[in-house]
Amino acid sequence: MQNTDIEIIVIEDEPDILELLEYHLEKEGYSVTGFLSAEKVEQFLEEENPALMVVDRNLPGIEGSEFVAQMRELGYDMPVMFLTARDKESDLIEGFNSGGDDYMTKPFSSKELLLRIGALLKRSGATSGDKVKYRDLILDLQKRELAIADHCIELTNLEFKLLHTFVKNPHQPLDRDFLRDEVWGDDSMNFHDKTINVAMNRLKKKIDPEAIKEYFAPVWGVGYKLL
Amino acid sequence: MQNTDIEIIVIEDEPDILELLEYHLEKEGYSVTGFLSAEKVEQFLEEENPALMVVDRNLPGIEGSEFVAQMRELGYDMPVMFLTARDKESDLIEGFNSGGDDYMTKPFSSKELLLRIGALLKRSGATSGDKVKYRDLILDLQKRELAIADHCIELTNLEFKLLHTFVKNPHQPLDRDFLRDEVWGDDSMNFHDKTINVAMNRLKKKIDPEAIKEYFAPVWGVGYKLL
DNA sequence: CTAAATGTTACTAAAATGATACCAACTTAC
DNA sequence: GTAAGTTGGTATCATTTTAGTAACATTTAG
Repeated sequence: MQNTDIEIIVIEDEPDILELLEYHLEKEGYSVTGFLSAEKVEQFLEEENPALMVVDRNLPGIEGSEFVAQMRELGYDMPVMFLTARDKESDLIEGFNSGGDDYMTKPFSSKELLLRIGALLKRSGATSGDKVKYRDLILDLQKRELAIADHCIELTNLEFKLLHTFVKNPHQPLDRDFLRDEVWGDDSMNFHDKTINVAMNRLKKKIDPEAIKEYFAPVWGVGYKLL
Repeated sequence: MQNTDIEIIVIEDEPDILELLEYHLEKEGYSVTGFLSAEKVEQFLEEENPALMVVDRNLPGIEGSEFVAQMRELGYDMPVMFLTARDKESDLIEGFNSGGDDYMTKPFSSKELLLRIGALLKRSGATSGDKVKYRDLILDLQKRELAIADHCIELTNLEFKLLHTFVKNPHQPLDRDFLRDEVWGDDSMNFHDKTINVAMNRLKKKIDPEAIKEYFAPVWGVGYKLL
């Protein structure tokens, strides 16, 4: 397993179950941080950026779905797996409406939990190693390679990151600020106007030299989008 | 519901269940296409681009998870919800490994199905969060797109902002000062008399070139209103 | 140290927006 | 009702803003 460096938070007030969860998840290679209550989690989130949260509904102090709703309100967007004894339909509705992505009821099958967590991570793009596809583009994130219709294209580091952010958000206009943050990072200052344009042009020329495939479209006054 | 134009495919060999699924999904506003076998689905996918597939495991001809694996191999990446009577752990493993995103066993709660499908769509970005509607106009604030009766119309930034303020305040006369503040911003000086007129005209011409829909009416001495 | 990658700059092209002129429509006063 | 005055409609031109591109400069990696 190469799931190390994938960080998962588990919030569960029963120590036995928490331990069990930690055991199974760590066996799968995830890096797990357990909490017995939601109290310290927010503080933790300010420093770390976990790929997923497993949260119990019955927590001391705050109700699990309420906590998740708060986190969503604050902008945290990682997948959330609810794990709880509450199996009434109204509970389910609350769970999903608060921003949860999946819901399992105790007693749970650990194998199923791992499968579902795997699916959520794959969908949220946290699972590296996998390939990302868009039309005839296949990005191999591990090898940092791009294949277009079975042909390998060499991309530079910057170009790869750039294309990756687009493939992660297809059909959506990505504005220059977003791209700057995502690709160049927050620490980039003195950012020149045309840097993005130039990078985009070099990328476009590499993946579609004849300009016949129409992968990208500029969005005037905003940025670019992958069609 | 504003789930129109979200397309869902259902593959289910029992006609009764298929009909039930179609009923519930359509009631939620999704645009549903049902199949009794996987045969014609691949052909369908070449033309349409559904946001999600619901697939039964026991299909005539091909096993459901095998079919999904094939589709994944071909590069189709939409979320897949398995819906099946098979509840053995090995079935679950097969389902998720083939590229499924969620797995429900029959008999199923339709409410839960809808909740889970909603979560999958949200995560996959198909439910583009903010849409504003007025008559046959649908403004997608995220994509900065305007759709009129399933036709996409290109709008400039100014036109989009302008239309947006009208859709936010329908049936209401918006005076020039208000529009100036809202659309052009406070910093606009040297504001020419006819600037708003010209902008309005360009907008009207774009969204209704034949001038048959009567979206706007001038309010003499005040401004305009969206009827 | 060299070569590739990335950033900067200057220039061109294109798109969006603003200004203006002129005409049409509406309002009001007589 | 009609004419004068005011406001909206519209075509056209001008300006401004933004994107594309090539050439050059700087940084980074090997």
